[in-house]
Amino acid sequence: MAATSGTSSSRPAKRPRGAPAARPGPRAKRSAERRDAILAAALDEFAARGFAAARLDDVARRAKVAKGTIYLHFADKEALFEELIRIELGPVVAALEQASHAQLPFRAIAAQLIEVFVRGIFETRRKDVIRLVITEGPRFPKLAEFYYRQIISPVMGTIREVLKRAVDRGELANDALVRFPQLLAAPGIVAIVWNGLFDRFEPLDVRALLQAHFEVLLGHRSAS
Amino acid sequence: MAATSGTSSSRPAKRPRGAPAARPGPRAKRSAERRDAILAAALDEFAARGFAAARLDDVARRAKVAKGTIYLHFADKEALFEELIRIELGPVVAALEQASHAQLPFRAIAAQLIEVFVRGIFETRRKDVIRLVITEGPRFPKLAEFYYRQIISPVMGTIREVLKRAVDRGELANDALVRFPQLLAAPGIVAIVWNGLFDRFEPLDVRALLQAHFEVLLGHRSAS
Amino acid sequence: MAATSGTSSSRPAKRPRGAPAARPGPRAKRSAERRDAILAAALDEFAARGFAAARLDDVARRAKVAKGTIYLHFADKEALFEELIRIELGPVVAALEQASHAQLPFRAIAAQLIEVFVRGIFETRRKDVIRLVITEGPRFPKLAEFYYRQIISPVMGTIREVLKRAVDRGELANDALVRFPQLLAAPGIVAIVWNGLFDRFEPLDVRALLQAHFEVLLGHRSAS
Amino acid sequence: MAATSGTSSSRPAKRPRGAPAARPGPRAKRSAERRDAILAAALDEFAARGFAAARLDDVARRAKVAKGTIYLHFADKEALFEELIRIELGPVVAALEQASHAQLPFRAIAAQLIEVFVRGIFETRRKDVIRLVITEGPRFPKLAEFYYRQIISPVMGTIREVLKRAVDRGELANDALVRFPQLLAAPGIVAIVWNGLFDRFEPLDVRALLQAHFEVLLGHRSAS
DNA sequence: GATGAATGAGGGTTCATTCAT
DNA sequence: TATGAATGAACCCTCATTCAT
Repeated sequence: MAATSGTSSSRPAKRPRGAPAARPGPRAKRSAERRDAILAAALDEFAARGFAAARLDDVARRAKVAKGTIYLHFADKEALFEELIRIELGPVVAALEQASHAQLPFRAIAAQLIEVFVRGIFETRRKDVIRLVITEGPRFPKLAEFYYRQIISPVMGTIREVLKRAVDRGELANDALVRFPQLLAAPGIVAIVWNGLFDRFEPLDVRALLQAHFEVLLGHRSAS
Repeated sequence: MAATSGTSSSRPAKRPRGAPAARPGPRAKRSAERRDAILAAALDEFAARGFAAARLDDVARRAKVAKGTIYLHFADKEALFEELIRIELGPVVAALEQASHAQLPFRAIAAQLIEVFVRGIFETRRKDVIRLVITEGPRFPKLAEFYYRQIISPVMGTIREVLKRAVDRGELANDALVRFPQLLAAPGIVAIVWNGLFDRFEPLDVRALLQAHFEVLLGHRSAS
Repeated sequence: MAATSGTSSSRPAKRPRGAPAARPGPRAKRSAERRDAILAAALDEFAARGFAAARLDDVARRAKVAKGTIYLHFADKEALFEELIRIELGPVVAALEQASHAQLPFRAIAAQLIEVFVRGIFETRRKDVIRLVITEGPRFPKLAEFYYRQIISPVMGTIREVLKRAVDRGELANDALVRFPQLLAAPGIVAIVWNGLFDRFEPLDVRALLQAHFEVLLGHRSAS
Repeated sequence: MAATSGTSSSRPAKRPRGAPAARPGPRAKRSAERRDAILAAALDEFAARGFAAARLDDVARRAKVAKGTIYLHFADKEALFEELIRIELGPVVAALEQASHAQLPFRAIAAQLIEVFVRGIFETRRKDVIRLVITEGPRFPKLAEFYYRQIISPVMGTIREVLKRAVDRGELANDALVRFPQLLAAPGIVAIVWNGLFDRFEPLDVRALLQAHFEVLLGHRSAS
């Protein structure tokens, strides 16, 4: 649940007196736990109601912390929100890159991507984080920028490499995906959007969706 | 912009005396214009700030109308929002269905779908409406339901038919799309999402994206 | 319902052109009917919700008149309210005075007073008018003054006379009532108040209450 | 002014940890003081303008408290109003009952009742509270019910006993009062109503009024 | 550090009043 | 005259943020 430190940045810089950053005393540990609890609670509330409608009161209650405590860790509601996204999304990149780097046939990479997405994102609260980026991003330019530079851009670069290799090897007939790596990710995005809107009417089997997607990409012909 | 009547429903029923609806007097016409101005202004504000953060004060100002006037036409902020979606999205279905019904080779249908999407949605405020559905839908179950039943479900039905025919004719090698018509629409969704988040960093050529998409679907092999 | 003319005063003085006040043409008649309908509707609404919470919209709807029409007859909400009280209460005085003037034994007068109160007030909307004076009077000095001068004061004068005669004749043992005629009326007031507050818990038989009251005043001793 | 705790009920339950209620720390004390200030201010405003027309803004200003503070103590305007009545009226019952229980001759009880009413109600803000019940009660069924069950009903019971004893002892010639204890209280009600409406035109000597009332009840004959 | 009572600006909604038709 | 759509001031209530303890 919510990394303890990470790219932290909004905490009004501290470091008591002497002590060269020693490992956290019990005091600092409690504090970090609180911070994490707040982040976790915030994710729940933001995911459930959206940024504007979420109440810090509820976040505090859910985190079992006083309302004022939130302000000891985050400058304001907006900072809390942005920090939340930052922290939760760091690991995703790593995972995706790893899945892509392997020198495997594209089929195998596809299988790995599916796993990473389904297990590492869709069945996780990271799904909610991504939904929040989609949902609130337009109103948070800084957030969108962070997301683009830290995640979208590098991931797209990596994927492009992978796709290029696949095209070169003849595993992919068309270089459309190299020009538009978004096409590779599109079903994942759609799955998250669908999940938030229509799952009660018509549940979506994400894994099957992604598998179908790769079948198309790989030009499989279906058993007739 | 904004249909004048349409599926209208939230206006407190009128029409007291006899007279079989007559054509709108100048009074009713002004009223309808105001209503439309409010809807247009509301779309702008909701799109710019999101439902929760949008202020009816701003909507009124933008529509050049007093704040109270909004309440002559809509029960409350939420009704205004839902009505907005309803009215703006009605015509989309018609257009999409028409594009799909034609008994044309899949390539031609694809070309038409691209046109309808690019010209009829993406270069229109309907793009914003759809983004609003994506963004606010999770918090508006009624809205999501309306959207699913009135748009998603019928459109998916139609598309499925089209795809089935294409598979039968051998234009599509794989029936994955028949099972998951979402795959056909995914790039459109992604384009709208991307547009709202990352266009300032890396603009996306929607038409090209969709063309690339259909190339992949049709199994084209790129000139090497 | 609601006297047609009476002490009218708030109507922005009119009288078309020539015509020496002739008897009302059909035009003026319609107008007067509307005015009365408004007054009747206003009484209902004011009685049900109180002055502040009553909505002129509802008054108009109940009177089957447009909202603007109210302003053709009354300067504003307050004027409507005050006029209402004035008009409805005029006749009461007359009735009470008549009942008191008769040169009858006090017992008989008492019987008449009971009848006038029960039939002429309590079983009438005049009960609501009086309740309105009690409830809204403190916030309407002008109204209280009118009520005091036009009703309370003269009625108390008359009653005092009656009581004095009764004392002189030995029908009443004590002159307390002459000093405080309020004591004579108190049960009537209490009946109206009780009726508005507690009738659903414990209904009050007004006639019996008033009879009991006069028994006490007349010094009857109850059958043991 | 305004009891500090009492039947309090609208404050969102508190007291998280252990500690058996301890006596209020300075924090809780300030809070309770604020609450009382709000109640006192609210009484003033409600009494002056009526429930509907009173503005919480003014209540806050008068209580020297921020507007939001009101909502820390009361759920909404209505709750504030009802709580106000509840708290102010609790003690009245006790006083009245005590005055009635004593095994004294009716004359003496009457004298006590006069004192309790004049000193304990009429010269107090409780007079305003009772006027508010009379004034707003019809629009607040819950309030009227509370008032009936907690005050009217028990007080009437007690009084009935007292009166019955007086009749049995031959102090009262007529049992009318036993059947209608309202007759005993009527002049008190009338005094409050009169006070709110007509005191500027004709002040009323309450004590004298009540004394006259009891003279009549006791069948005194006035010195001729 | 932690708390949570207090603050007060802000925004949705109502409704008396106006006025063009 | 009558209408009722339009106006906009007013007011209740919420909630992010502060700060004394």
